Amino acid sequence: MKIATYNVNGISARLPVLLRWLAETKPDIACLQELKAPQEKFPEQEIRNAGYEAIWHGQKSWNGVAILSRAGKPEEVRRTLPGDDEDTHSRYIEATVDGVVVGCLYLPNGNPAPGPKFDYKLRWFERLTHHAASLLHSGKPVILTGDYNVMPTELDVYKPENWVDDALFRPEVRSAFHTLVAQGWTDAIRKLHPDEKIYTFWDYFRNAYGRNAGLRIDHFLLSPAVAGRLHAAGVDKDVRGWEKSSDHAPVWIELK
DNA sequence: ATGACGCCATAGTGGCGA
Repeated sequence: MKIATYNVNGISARLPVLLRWLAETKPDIACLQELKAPQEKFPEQEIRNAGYEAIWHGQKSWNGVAILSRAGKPEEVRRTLPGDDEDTHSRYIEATVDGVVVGCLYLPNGNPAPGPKFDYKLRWFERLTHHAASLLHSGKPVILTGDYNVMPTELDVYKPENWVDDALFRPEVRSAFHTLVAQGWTDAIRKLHPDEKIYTFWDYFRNAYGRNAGLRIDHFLLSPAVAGRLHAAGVDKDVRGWEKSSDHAPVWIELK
């Protein structure tokens, strides 16, 4: 079973690239972030024609997450992260697919830091960590994947010294990620590729992709029941070089 | 510091997000 995550940065603008990527790589499950479209503007028919059933949580202008599946419609568990009824951002959706619980998330960017947006990021991280603990406690096979907006270590940044004060790399955020993983999750990419420079995002600015000035911020966290089935993991880096690409590349894992 | 995108408002550019 192949599961992928892709921050599309606008599903309307990205639809041709998204459909081509789905056709070429055929993930069984695809988690999407940054739809940047209201609920009714999700291209359900085009996705269906591509062979996928989907659930999604849209929002006008910003955020928005979706789970696509080729093996029957994802069975929705929740479409908000618990812990704050006032939170209006569409940043989390969770479903059961093929016996696996899949949480698709778009963690806040948090810039500028410090400030209210950074505070929101840290609060969101705490809520995620709390929810993740209950998922682990369930003993079910769980995959938490998406855009975490965190580079976990210096290996995950093309030039770490430039990023130490950024909301994606500040000590509080790296610490929050570490605390989450330490609950018992497996960072799939790092499990299989512990020493490689692997990036999932390249800025649109200054030819970042051409210079490989990238960041690893899209992650797969696997519960113990899934981690034992991990067979392969990688990044569809070439997709980032396509015309009208997102600033992220798709990331994927294969389970036995 | 700059900048590239996609989004929206009320438009024919500018602001925001990241």
